[in-house]
Amino acid sequence: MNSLFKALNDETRRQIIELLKEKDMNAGEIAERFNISKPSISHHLDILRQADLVTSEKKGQFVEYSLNTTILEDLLNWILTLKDKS
Amino acid sequence: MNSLFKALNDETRRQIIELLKEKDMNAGEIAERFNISKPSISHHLDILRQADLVTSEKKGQFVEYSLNTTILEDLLNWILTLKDKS
DNA sequence: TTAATATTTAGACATTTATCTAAATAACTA
DNA sequence: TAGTTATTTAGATAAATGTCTAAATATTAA
Repeated sequence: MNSLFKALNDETRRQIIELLKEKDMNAGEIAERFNISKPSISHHLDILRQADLVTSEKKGQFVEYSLNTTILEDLLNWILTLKDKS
Repeated sequence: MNSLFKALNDETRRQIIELLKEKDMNAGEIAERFNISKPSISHHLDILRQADLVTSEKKGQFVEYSLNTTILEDLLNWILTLKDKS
């Protein structure tokens, strides 16, 4: 859970997640949406990948990123048990 | 959401939340459970309070902390919309 | 093969964060 | 009132983080 919370604890990374919610995008397309250098975006994508929140696939010159929501299941359950005040 | 994600992005604070899930506790009782100084725990509690994840009430000499799960509703919904791939 | 494009890696730097000790504040108790 | 206990505030420090530029790597195209 540690890498997941870490990944979510950044506004830029959350926005990347929202973008990928709509459609898969390559690194350059993602970077275009932000006033942040490409290396920085690449670093954010790496942190999202470490948390398994995104997957990446090389397609020729490009690297396409996709959102992986299955990992959010754990978080969802954690929150639900808190709300249960079990 | 920023202060919420920030508050959750720390193992000690998540453990404090789990403790408070069971029952309300004062600052000293919480601090006893960790190998961390009282000022540090006080600081963690402050961050949790800023995120509105806990509330505090002075009871005589003591300050009692309670978990506030209503704030998790937003997080829950955010996660659910991601999973919807809307 | 050479040049252009896409992405990541490396290294530097400023800011934030988690921690500590010492001191301050507040509230009981003798 | 003085002393004790509970908690927070202040200030310091080491480590982590987000950002940048420059360079490296990989792929496509001429």
